[in-house]
Amino acid sequence: MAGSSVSRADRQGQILAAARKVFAQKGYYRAGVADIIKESGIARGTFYLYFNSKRAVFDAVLVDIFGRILEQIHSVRVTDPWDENAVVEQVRGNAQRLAAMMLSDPGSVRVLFAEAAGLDEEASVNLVEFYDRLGQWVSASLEDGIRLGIVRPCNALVTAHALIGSLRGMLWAWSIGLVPLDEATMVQEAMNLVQAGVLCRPAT
Amino acid sequence: MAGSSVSRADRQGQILAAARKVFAQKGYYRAGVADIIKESGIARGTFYLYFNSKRAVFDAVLVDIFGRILEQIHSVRVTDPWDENAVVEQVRGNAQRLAAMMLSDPGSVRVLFAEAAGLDEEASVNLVEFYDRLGQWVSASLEDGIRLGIVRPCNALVTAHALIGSLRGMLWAWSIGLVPLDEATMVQEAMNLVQAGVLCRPAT
Amino acid sequence: MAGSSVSRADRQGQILAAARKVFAQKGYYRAGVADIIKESGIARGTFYLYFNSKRAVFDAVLVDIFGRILEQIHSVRVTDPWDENAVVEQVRGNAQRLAAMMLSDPGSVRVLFAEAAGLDEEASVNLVEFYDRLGQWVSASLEDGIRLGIVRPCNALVTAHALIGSLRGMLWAWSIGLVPLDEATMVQEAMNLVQAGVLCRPAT
Amino acid sequence: MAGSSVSRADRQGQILAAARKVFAQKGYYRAGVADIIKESGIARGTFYLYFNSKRAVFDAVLVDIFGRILEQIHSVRVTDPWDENAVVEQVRGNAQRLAAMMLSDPGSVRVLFAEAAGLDEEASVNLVEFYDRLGQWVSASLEDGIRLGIVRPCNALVTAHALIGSLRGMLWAWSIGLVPLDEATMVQEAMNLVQAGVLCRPAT
DNA sequence: CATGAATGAGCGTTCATTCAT
DNA sequence: CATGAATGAACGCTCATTCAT
Repeated sequence: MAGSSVSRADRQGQILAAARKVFAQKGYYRAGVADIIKESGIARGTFYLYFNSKRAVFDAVLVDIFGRILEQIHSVRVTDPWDENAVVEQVRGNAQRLAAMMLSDPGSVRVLFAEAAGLDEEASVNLVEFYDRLGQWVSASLEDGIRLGIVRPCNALVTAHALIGSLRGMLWAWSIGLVPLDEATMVQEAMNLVQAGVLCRPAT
Repeated sequence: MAGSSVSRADRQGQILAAARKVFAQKGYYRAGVADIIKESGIARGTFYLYFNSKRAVFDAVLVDIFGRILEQIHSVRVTDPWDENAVVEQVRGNAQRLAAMMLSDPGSVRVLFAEAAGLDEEASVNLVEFYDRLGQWVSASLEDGIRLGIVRPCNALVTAHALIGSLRGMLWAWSIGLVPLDEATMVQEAMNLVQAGVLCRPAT
Repeated sequence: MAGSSVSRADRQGQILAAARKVFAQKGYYRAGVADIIKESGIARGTFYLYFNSKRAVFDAVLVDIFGRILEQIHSVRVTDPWDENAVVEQVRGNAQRLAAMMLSDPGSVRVLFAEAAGLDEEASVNLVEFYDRLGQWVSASLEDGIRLGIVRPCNALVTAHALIGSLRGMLWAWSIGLVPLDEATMVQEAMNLVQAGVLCRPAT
Repeated sequence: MAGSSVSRADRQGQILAAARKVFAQKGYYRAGVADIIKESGIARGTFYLYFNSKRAVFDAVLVDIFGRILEQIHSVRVTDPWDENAVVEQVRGNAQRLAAMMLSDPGSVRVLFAEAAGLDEEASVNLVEFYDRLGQWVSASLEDGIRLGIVRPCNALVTAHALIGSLRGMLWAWSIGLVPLDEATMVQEAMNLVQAGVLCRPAT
């Protein structure tokens, strides 16, 4: 009814938030529906009013996280006589938004990097699709850059997954406490890697 | 000893091999003790004679993989007036051995990257420890390099995890079929990233 | 009353009709209140305004079917010097009306023969009562017949249930598709059984 | 092992017996696996060591009952110049064995007549198959009899189900307490029905 | 040492019923 | 009267672990 105190979407959101927290803490398999409903403060049956199954909530959690990530990534626009600084700044902007989002939401990081794996092949389809899309997008961007002479020639798809992996590496290490990390540091080190690799320039 | 037809260590190894195979195929949670004993050809009770629990075998599998990985990584030795080519070649050697091992053992890759996560905090202690050790080692190497002027100044620990992550990114994408990968490509792209990052040299 | 657009009895009837359909299709246990309200086009809560429980509707469905069956069965009236043809014709009339009703309403047959069973003792009280009443009535009729010399002496109650069972047997086999059946055939075979049994008359 | 105190078959039998009792008391749907294991005195998991599912035990119970029933029914052998008494005696033998078995095992009767129905179409396949087989067999016997002039011409299949139904009617009424029944009475009334129907001979 | 039958806590899911609106 | 979101006991089933042989 119009006068119900809690709307359907709100309840869904409430359960989703509880699920995100529980999955982040325990992972998909160790988390039980019991944990989610306890965290939500709802009854067992109510859960199934809003989600068809445990996997359905998990998928919803993943999709939600994916969406928020993809929102942070903007295409890099290049002027005709291209300006290195402008390009670098746009890439830095992507890194900055991603870092800000991730570092402020450790739960999502844990779900995304630690928990989504290990499901049966069919169940992790969402995850694989996400990384496929992301990899394709980064790869296409790299190829544009190569064509324009901004990016050095390379195997774009492999390099794309290496770059994505380097971000994952930093965030994952941070999420399990191996490394302290703040937005500025993450952005700076990522940009350094992108711009210069690790080694010093050879003298010549 | 004392005339037993199969030594204790051999039986352990037999079970370990079966477990590695099973965990690689199904992941920790979807794999059952039933699968492992079927693959081993031993009885249920026998399994518990050699391992205290399902988690114990999994830990042993992880430790085994970790050991084989760490064997591939050699410290970089630097001559006094240091020779860039010598350094790069030693790093390339590490990358090459790692790539060869990983690409020839997709099972270990799956266990390592996809299945080790999602365990309870205490259970994943091995995994965390491994990445911690690996991160520390890479970080220390970077710091040595910085001191010698080989490596550009950076936050060594964060950069270490970024580098490790970039390798994981390539291997993971390969292991789930998002990207074709061979040893030469992986080594080349990894080295390029290390040496030059992604962007072209600025014109100066 | 008082201007309500739909009377209480009508609503009850509407739900009852829906329930009959649903129970016929799915049986008592596999049918859910959800099915009944969907078929009725009413809300969940409304259902409980007209029936106290799922069992209550089922009982009502049974009572309704019982009533329609009992309506078809007329007492056999016997003239003083009794006329065999008249008696047989009246029995045949009962059989005919029953057959016509049953064969035109397979849903009721399913509910009656297949679904009513398996309930707890207390729940099936209606069913037992019905068969008790029916058995008593047939038995009393047989005893009248015996007294008049129309019916051969026998254990009337046992024979009554055997006769009822023979009709149930035909209808049940038909309802699950084991046998094709039309009104004429059913009546004829039932009457033959009543009049002559199965075997040929001995020669003498 | 050879020395286990309880053989696999015995355990199966123990569970089967418990299940038969529970299904007889409560019916398929109201009976729970919990009831069966309580009656068996075994643990939950043990049940699933011997039967794959609740339905599997139920099917096994049905098959067991069917087998014991079919054992009681012998084909009627007819001599060339046929002897009415010999035929009747053989039919009576079948009736007697059936009656003895059924009346000594009320649980089976309840399962068979009251509980087997109401399952989903596919689940009751066993039951339908059984009645189909039984009907076919009786029908074929009737047709043999008709050819030989022993049985009066009739729709054999319909009559077969009517005869089976008459036995079911007596037994069902007995099993729920509507009628007292002993072996002699049941056999006598069944034979009377078969031999002479219900009505007295017309005067002619 | 080796075995495998037995265990039971725990899982994800269903559904008849209630009650605040 | 009518609604439908909320409830929670109960269900069938799994599986890591134990222990008598």
